[in-house]
Amino acid sequence: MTRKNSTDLGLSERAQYLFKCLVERYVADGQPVGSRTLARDAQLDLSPATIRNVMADLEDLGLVTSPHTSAGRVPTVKGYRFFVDSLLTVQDPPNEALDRLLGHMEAEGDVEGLLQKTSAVLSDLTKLAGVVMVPATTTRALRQVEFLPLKERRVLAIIILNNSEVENRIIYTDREYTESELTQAANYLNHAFGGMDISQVRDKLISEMSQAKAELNALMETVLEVTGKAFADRARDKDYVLTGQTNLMDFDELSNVTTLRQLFEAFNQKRSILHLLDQALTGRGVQIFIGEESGYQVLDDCSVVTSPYESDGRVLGVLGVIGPTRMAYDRVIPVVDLTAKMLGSALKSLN
Amino acid sequence: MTRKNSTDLGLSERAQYLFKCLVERYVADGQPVGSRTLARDAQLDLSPATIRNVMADLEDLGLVTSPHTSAGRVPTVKGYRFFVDSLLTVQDPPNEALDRLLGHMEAEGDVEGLLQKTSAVLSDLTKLAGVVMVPATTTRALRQVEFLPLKERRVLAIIILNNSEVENRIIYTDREYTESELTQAANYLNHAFGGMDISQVRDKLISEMSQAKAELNALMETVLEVTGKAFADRARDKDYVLTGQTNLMDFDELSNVTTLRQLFEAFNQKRSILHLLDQALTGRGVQIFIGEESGYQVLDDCSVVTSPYESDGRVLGVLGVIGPTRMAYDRVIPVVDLTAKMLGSALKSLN
DNA sequence: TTTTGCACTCGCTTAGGCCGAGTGCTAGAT
DNA sequence: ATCTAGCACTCGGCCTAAGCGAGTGCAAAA
Repeated sequence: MTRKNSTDLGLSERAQYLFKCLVERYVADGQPVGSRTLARDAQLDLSPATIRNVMADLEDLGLVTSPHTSAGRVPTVKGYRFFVDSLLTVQDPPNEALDRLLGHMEAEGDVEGLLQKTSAVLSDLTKLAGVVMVPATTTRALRQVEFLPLKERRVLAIIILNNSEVENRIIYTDREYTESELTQAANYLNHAFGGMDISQVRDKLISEMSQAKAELNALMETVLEVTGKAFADRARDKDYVLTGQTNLMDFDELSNVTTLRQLFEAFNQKRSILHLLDQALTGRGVQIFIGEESGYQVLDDCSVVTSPYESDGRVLGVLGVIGPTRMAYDRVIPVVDLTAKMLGSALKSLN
Repeated sequence: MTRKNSTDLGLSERAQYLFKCLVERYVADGQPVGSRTLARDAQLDLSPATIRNVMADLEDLGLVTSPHTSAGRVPTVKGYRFFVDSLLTVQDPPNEALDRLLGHMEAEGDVEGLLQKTSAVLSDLTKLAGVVMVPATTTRALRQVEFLPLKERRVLAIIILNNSEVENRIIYTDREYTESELTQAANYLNHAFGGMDISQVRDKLISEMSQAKAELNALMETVLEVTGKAFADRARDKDYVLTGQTNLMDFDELSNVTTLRQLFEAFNQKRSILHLLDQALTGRGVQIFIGEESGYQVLDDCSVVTSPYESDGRVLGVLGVIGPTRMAYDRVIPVVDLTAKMLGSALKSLN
């Protein structure tokens, strides 16, 4: 019998196939897989003893371990890595299901709702936790500004960006402004800066200021102060929508209450998760962080499958799912992939 | 020795006192309380046997039960009810802590942030889950309307209410409107209805329509269609802010994963919780739902302590905490009470 | 009315025993 | 050179029994 070496690890075809069977079996029912079971599963007409030899090799390579002396084998992180990198055959989900979803998603009228829906779709389809990072609106063209005086030296600034994004900010000013002062300020801004990217507005405003220092009047002062504050690039704090956390409670590997608690607290804190998503933002296509690979201890028993989503060739954000390392990668990966594409196109049609 | 009967249940002073000790003890360490323990705790120089007799009486009255034959006693729901209604001596929390909190809360600039903070304060102080229902803005005076045309027959309506509340709605229209059409419509609305309560706007608009049917022109058509949709009283869906859910994971009585999961799913669904909060909305002052009293099965092992909050004598919403029935009511109640008052005053100062 | 004493109940823990699944190794078969 | 069969061994899970400890209820004494 000829032994074909393939890929990096000097593993025979047969060993690879057996390993693949092992992972699939383990993913399916969460029990360590023994030699007899695997012999039956693989349909290769080999005796358990032979399988045992192969499994010993796999163990030497660090792809599997046994939790204790006389249990079956379980894939290690390295094993999962090898599995998803080289062995995986993804199965596309049924088409009708997808169409139905796309329909749902396109029915959403605003971005907020769309993200919510997308996240729900992810967790629904995978029975894991779905996460969608809010799109980083890279272009932020100023469309219109409106100022409204409130009580006690506060001003409500309404800033309309791009097509339909609205931001409201309350500004605390140094003195009381009249309604007409504010209207003038808004008019001036709309004329001078309408259509310009928001990041440029501030710079331009300041340079304009110093240039025309002589004609500096109360109005300009207003404009500068008010808009300076309104446009303060308050680092557009990233955020995400997370759904289906409760799905994670069903997995025994996470059922330990303290593990679970830490995980949920990480979700609330958002910090770590956002960092992780940020990393995924730079890559292309579906990315997978298995167990410790994520670098965050709370996610040690979890895997994260992500994909950036884009519209008009511009990457807007990342979405994905979070679940236990033992997840059905072959089903999850295409779901994440396609959802990202669908979100991209849904976003495009929203603008 | 004279036996003073007090309140409804014919219970001697001593029995009441012992019961109170029992509840406090049980709340403190979650173990069924036995006669010996209680004898030591109560400092009454009574032998455990005497205590046992009293406990037997308490059991007959349905205030306590033993989880099994030879365990100590545990308060029943009825027992907790009696405890909070008749026996409870609430302890005001330390003043400096409160002041610090009020400071924090007043630092919040917008309503959204304030609610978030308030909820955080609640869960922080009680180590339970804090919940704050968003204020029902009862008066909704129309201050200003703005229409912006978007692509594909959509119009962005920006509606400013009261002082600083802004609502954005995307409206799907039957035909394309020009910018000037929309501006005119907005101008008309602002003049005709500015300052009016939003609920009246629609009615007035329709009656105005039929009255002046003759002069019906394109503009009015626009106004009616657009505003009709924008003001559609889409039952202002109530909502709440919930924090510190993870605190609930620490309690053994909820540590059962499926119980926990159901609870968290109820939190996500929001429906049941909102119903419950609605009930609390009508009452005055702190209200307590113990165990099954709430009427929602997921909350069977939980108690909910709520208080409506108000500003200028008008009830705006409810806040409270959710925790296991075994909670330190004496500490929790004043916290909820005071937080409600603080939120009320903070909201007032925000307008 | 309170206390003492006593028998009894029951949950929890520990230890032992057995079963089953699985392993590694060696010797024999192909 | 491979594969298989056989065998001794390991170890977790489950069941059972025993003992302990906390607590009870009751009856009789103080």
